[in-house]
Amino acid sequence: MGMIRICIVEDNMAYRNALALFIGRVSDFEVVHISDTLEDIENVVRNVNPDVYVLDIDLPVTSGIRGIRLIKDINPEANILMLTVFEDEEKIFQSVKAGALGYLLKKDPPERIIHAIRSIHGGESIMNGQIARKILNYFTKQVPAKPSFEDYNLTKRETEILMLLIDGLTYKEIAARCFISLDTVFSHIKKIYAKLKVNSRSEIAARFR
Amino acid sequence: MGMIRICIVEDNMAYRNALALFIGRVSDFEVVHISDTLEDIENVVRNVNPDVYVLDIDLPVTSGIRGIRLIKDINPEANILMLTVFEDEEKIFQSVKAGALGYLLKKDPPERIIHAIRSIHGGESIMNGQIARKILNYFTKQVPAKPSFEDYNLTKRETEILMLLIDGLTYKEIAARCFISLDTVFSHIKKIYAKLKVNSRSEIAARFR
DNA sequence: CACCCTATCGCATATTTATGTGATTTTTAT
DNA sequence: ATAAAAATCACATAAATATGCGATAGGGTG
Repeated sequence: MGMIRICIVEDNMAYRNALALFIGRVSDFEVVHISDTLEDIENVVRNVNPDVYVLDIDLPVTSGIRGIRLIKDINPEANILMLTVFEDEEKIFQSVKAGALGYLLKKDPPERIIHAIRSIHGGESIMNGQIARKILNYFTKQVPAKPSFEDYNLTKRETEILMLLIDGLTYKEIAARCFISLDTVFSHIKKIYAKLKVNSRSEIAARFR
Repeated sequence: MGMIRICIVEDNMAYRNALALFIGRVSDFEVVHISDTLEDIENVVRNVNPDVYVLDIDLPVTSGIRGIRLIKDINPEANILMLTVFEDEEKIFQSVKAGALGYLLKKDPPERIIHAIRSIHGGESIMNGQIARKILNYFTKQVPAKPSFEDYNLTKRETEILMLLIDGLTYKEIAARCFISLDTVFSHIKKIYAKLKVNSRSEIAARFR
């Protein structure tokens, strides 16, 4: 009981066997499927349903990245750990997007891989520091730090009205809700727009989501 | 040579001094700036240009998170390590989005802090599994382009216009972008509203975010 | 072919939103 | 206490949005 059931897909035979060997030796780990290709992966997901998948990112025929999608399409909750070589920058990003939850280098020591499997199974993510850095760089580029409203020194009232604005209320409704006149709503919103440097509520919706 | 030049901003005097003390004792580390606030940080970035910044996440006046932006605005390559008392996921997440490359708990032992500084300087990232997971999840959610609208059988054109609507474009801009007349934009939006059962674009923003 | 869906356009009108230029009162901070 | 900031209201105008009632043209399908 409490066994972590693991699926390994890796085309390099030596590495695959080494991996299976030391993973299998961990007392609460169990290798339930091992293969050099992804051809039967759908059956495995459906019938074996492993707890953790360890995929080579660079499989022949069907790449590990497509593998992530194949697996996630059937079981979106699947925990997938990717094994990669550092040079695969673009592939790492694609894996991230596809939904893998951990990234290790093949040269990482066995203990680290074991630790990663356990972490992933426990709802965490593990990545090698260098990969993490790449992902973070990408992340900051993609997600240009959502400017939280705290940085615009809005007053309490302005913040309150901004929230109602975002919630989609009309000015009339905001006025009623806040017990103020429509003109006062105008007044506040003018100031909010000035502070946020926008000129329509759609801009707020677009920029602060 | 090869000295790692470090900037420390931490408001707690005792901790700040302790940090500076043991960081300064590492043979290839050098504390080039130390302060309890971020008020002169811009000058530091410009004139001192440290290799690694160690920021308290919870500074008074200007928070560490805003500090990240201040620094990154001037030097996007800056290596920033955050210090926090407990694992406040939200703040750490915000920090990462702002561009921090790692974080540490104040209770972490000196060796870990030294290791983190060295890792960050060496092009890695340091973060814990939950934060990593959160970031990865954020990524996977962001990427699959707005799947929520698929259930309203919008036509291709309607979907296209809806996206522009959500991106905050005015009708005029949408018309220009799609090479159609303003009236046609009206026409499409009427149909979109009917299908989504809304009566204003703010409702869309509010309901589908 | 007749029918339906999609995309296009026109005209009309009412409402909502955006923006400017004020003024007055209340609260907050020095 | 007094100056500054925040919140309130008024009046005015322009622009954008919401909505109704059309019409036409092309594509695809039974």
